[in-house]
Amino acid sequence: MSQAPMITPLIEKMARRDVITPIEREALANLLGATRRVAAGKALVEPGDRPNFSTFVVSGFCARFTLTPTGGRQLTQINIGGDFVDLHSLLMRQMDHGVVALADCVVAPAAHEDLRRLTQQHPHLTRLLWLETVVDAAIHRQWLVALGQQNAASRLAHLICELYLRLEAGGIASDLRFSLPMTQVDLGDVLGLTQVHVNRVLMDLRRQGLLDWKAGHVTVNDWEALARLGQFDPAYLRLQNDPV
Amino acid sequence: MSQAPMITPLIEKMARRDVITPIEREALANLLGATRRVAAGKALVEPGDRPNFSTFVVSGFCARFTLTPTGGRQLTQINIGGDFVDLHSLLMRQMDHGVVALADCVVAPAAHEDLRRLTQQHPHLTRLLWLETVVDAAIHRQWLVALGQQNAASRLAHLICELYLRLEAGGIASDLRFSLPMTQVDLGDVLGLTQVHVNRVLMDLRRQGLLDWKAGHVTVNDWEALARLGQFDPAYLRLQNDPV
DNA sequence: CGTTTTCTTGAGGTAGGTCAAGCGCTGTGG
DNA sequence: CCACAGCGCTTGACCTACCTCAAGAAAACG
Repeated sequence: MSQAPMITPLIEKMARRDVITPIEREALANLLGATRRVAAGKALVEPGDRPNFSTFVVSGFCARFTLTPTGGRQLTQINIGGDFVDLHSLLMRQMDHGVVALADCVVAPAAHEDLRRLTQQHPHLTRLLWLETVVDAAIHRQWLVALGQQNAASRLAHLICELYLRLEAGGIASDLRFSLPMTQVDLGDVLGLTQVHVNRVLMDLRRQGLLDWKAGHVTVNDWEALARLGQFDPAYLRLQNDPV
Repeated sequence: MSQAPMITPLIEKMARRDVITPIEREALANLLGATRRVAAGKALVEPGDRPNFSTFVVSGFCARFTLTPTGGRQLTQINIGGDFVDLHSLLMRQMDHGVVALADCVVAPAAHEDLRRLTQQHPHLTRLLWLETVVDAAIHRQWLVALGQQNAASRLAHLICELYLRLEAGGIASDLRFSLPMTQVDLGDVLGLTQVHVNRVLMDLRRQGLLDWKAGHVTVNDWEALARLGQFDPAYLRLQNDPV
């Protein structure tokens, strides 16, 4: 195998947590079908869909969203390269939310049929995939804490910290800099704020010298202060070694 | 087996979704250890714990919570009889949150060792247990939408609708009435509101005739109106048949 | 280079927070 | 049987974080 298969970021993420055997690597590599490009702004999955495959993000940024009857939109998770956006659809067939590309993405399907066969033949890999969805839930809980208990600045700081660490873990960011192709409207839909207020808070963090954000590119100038403001503790991301 | 084993509510919940064989029922029934009583207000699990078992709720009400450095508390899920409160600790060893009894509870442990063996021997049961954690995540997402997009009255209405349907599905409630042993402070910690504001909103719903709430006992007088106010759509609870 | 999208800033409004006090249970001990 | 302590509920007065509406500036894009 001369070129790195698309699944590599996932295997690396898993290998940081536990030992993955060559056979398991092979099984994972065989899961993915033909890649597909999705333009920024397009939906990868619509709410209510019943896909017969789960979508894996090879590269790009996308987000899970729910639309409300009153015209609102809540983003419930940001997904980056190496994430499945709807692994849970293997078990919960009908999508309770949609997934939208925030930037141009490359994605690949993993047929539910193949995933189900994998759960029959590879219990350890099954647990590792299960862990992926468990970490999703932990991130959801952390966002609940942010929305329920933190003010706007604190929420924004927390989000930046989380995204940086996840991107760094995926080898997509380093040196406290990363590309973040989201508009302030998107950000508001994550944080439960209006675009106007996101802007004001962002301007404030810039003035305080905590971060720069220009042309979709973020630089964290003072990680300590940002993490303190966001009350950020990375334990919930489960990035350390701990075999399942 | 003359008396119903403690695991019955879980098996019933699963059987509503998929066929559970007698062998699988047996395997589930063998999971649970000796029951334990937990008094209202006591923690079942502390944040940061690394339990070697997952806790199953036989009866009672408990809630997952996160404390913030500023003295706040966010409840991220309500668990009732038939739920595991920390099934995910099988995979994510260190608890990212705690669990507290809201009312007196009876709980039973399922050793991680036994759960792990179950994942080796029963792929279908494994998928059903995985589904339990996936539904937890779907509930988290719904709460994110509530906290991010809905106002106080709407959030409260949504919570009541969700709790009633989950209790009804577990055979613990019927006829739009149920016991809800939570204080208004607890409710505020779920909804991201102060106790004072919870009270005002609650008084309002009572005045509008949508529900009664006396001595920990809730009666929904107008389900349609309450569901409309809460923008409640039960699909995310995944209560219907849909084999995994 | 014109059009559209995104960002920025101001002025004024409101949902929900804070602080404070009184009320009504329920349980407990004299 | 009563006193009273403790907890949870209720209400009022005032405050503030964030929202709404609006308009211009600056990027991004074809």
